[in-house]
Amino acid sequence: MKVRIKDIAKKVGFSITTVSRALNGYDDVSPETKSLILQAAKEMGYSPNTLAQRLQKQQSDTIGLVLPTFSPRFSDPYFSELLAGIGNKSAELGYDLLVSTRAPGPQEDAYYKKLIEGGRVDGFIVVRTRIRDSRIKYLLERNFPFSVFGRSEDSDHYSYVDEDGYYGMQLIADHLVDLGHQRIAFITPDLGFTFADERYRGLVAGLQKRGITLNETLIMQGDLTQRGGYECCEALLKRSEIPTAIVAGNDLMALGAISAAQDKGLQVGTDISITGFDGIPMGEYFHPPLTTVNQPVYKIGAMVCNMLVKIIKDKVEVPEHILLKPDLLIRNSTGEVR
Amino acid sequence: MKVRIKDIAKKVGFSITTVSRALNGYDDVSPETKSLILQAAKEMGYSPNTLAQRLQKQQSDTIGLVLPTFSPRFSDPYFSELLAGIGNKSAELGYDLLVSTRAPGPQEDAYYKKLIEGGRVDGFIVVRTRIRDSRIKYLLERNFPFSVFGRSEDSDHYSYVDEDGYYGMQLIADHLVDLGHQRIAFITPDLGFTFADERYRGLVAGLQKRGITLNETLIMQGDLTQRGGYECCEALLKRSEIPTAIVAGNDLMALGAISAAQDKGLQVGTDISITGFDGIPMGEYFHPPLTTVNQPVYKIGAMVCNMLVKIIKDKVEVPEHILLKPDLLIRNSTGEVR
DNA sequence: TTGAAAGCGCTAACAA
DNA sequence: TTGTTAGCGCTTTCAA
Repeated sequence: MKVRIKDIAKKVGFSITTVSRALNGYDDVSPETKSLILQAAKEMGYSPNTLAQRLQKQQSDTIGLVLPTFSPRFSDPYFSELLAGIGNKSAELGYDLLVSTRAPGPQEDAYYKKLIEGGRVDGFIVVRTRIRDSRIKYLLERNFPFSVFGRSEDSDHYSYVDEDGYYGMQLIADHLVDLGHQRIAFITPDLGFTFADERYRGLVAGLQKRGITLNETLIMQGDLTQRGGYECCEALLKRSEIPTAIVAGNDLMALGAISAAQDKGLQVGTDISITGFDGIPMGEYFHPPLTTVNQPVYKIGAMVCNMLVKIIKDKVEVPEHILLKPDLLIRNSTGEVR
Repeated sequence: MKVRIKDIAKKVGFSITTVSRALNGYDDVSPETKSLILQAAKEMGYSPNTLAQRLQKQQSDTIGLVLPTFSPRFSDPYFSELLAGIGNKSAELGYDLLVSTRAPGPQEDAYYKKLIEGGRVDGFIVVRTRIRDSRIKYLLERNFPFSVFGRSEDSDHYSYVDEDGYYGMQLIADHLVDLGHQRIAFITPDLGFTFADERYRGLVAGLQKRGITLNETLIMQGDLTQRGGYECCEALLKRSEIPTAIVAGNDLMALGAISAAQDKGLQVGTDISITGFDGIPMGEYFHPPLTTVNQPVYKIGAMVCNMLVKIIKDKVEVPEHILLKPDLLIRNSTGEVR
C-alpha cells in the first residue's frame, strides 16, 4: 500500500536507479525523464522511507537529548524553554530530536552508550554539566559528536554555549552590597554541578571584592526546586541572627525562599532581600517580582543545537566556545537594608 | 571499526543466520553454539544496528510527540512534567521518543504526515486537543496508531486519557458559591481547545446548579500564560463593578491574575478570590497559595504512553477511555466574600 | 543518459 | 541444529 521507488520505476518504465537519481536532483538525468518521474512520484504520493535512507547513509539524522532528572517528576519551566529552543532549531535543520530523561548515574551513561552503539543518534546535546562529568568523559574518549550547554574542567576540548555564571553572581553581589547588605546567605544547588560551582565562586569573589566574606555557616544546599528553597530559607530564618539577604542559586529555589520568608511574616524586599538566577517568566509575576540574572535559555537551546549540527556535518575539529554575559534584572524582591 | 553480526560469524565460524538466532534467543540453536556466540559477541562489544533492525522489521520503535506551541518560546511547567511522564514510560517500554514543537496549523499537520510517510514513528501521542482537531481527523482517516491526552467530538473512536474538567469546574463553582461569591469572572483560554470548552461548560453548569448565571461580560480570553492572566485581570479590575471572584482556566493565568490584583493593592483571598486549574507545583509556593484543581500530569503522561504502546503492539481495536476525577486543592487564594 | 548490481546490517522462510 | 537465500528500501559505483 505504501509507494516505493520500485513502484514509480515500474510505472514510468525506467530503472530504480534513474528514479532515485531524478528524485535526488542529480543532473545526469534528462530533463524529460526527470519531470516525468517527478510528476509520477507526486501523483502516486511517494515519500521516501527514512529508515532505509538512514541505513544506507549510515547516519540517523537524529540528535539525542537526555534530560537529567533527580526525581522521576520534574517540572522546571527552564527546561521546557530550553527544549523548545533545541526542538525548533533541530527541526529547522532537518534533524529528529530524540528526547529521554534519566537520573544521573551509571544508567544514564549506559543509555548514552546504547544510543551510540545502536547508531540511533548522530550526536548529543549535553545539558547541566557536572564536575568530572562521566558523560563528557565518555563522549570525548569515543570522539563522538556532541555540544554542551554548560562547561566542565575539560571545556577546552569540546564546543559549548554557556552563560557566565561567575560574572552573573558578581552582578548580584554588587547589587546587594550597594543596597547595604553584609550578612548574606546563599542557597546553593549541589556543588557537583558546574553551574552551581561557578555561581558559588562568583558570589564569593564578588563579595570579596567589596570586602565581604561569605559566611560558611550561611550556606545551605537545596535541590533546585521551590520546596528545596523553601526549606533552606525556613532553616535560615531560625538562626539567632538572620541574614538580611538570601542569594539563591536558581529562580525556583528563590521563589520557594520568598514563600518561606512570607510565611514567617517577613516583607520580602524590605525586611529581607532575596535573589534568584535564571530569569524564568514566573519571576516577573511573583509577589514581589524577583530580582534575578537573566539567561536567554530559548536562544541558548537554538545555539547549542546549531553548534552540534555544524560539528556533525562539517566535521569541525576546532571547538567553538560561546560565553554569554548575562544581565541583572532588578525587581522588587531586593531593597535597601534597614 | 564497528562490530557487525558478520564479524562475529567469521570469528566463531558459524553462519550469520545462526549468530542472529543465538543473539535473539531462539531455541533452535545448540546450547554450546549459543554460549560460544554470546561470549564472542560480548568480547567483541557487539551491539545491533538499530536502523537495520528497524528497516527489516518495518517499524521504527519510535513514538512521536508534537508539542503545540503558540509562540516559539514556551515555558510551561505543566508540559515538562507531562514530558517526563511520557519519556520515562516510553523508555521503560523500549520506545524512542521523538519530540518536536509546532504551532497549530497546516505546518503542524504536514509534519504529522511527513513523520508517518517516512516511517519515522509507529504512533503518536496527541496532546492539547482542539475542537475539530485536524490532527485527530487525519490520524483517524489514515487509521494510524495514536493515543490522546484530552478529548474531542469523536473521542469514541480513539483511546484517550483525560481529566474530567467539567467536573473539576463544578468543584470550583461549588467552592466559590459556598464562600458566598456571586459576581464571578472567568478568564478562559481559547475556547477552541476542548479542555477550555469543557471547563467553561463545567463552570457554567456548576454555577447554574447553584442558581447563578455566569455573566457574559465577565468572561475574558487569555493566552494561557501569566502575562495573559495578568492582562485579563487588570482589565476586569477596571470595571465599574469588579468581581468578587475570578476563575482562571489554568494555573499560569491564575498566577498572573493574582499578581495583577496585588498590583492594584488588593488582598487576594480576602478582597478577591482567584482560582486556577492544573495543580502546578508553583501554585503551592505562590503568595497566597493557589486554590486549584489538581491534575496528575506525570501519571497521565505515563498512562497515555502505555495506552499507545498497547495499541501499536497488540493492534487493539476497541478504544480505551480513561477519565480521571480531579481533586480540588483549597488553599488561600480563595476566601469568604465580604 | 541510463541500468545492472552490490551493499547498508539485519531477519526469516525454507531447505538441508 | 545449521546454512542458503531473499529481501526490507534505498543509494551509488561501475559499465554500457
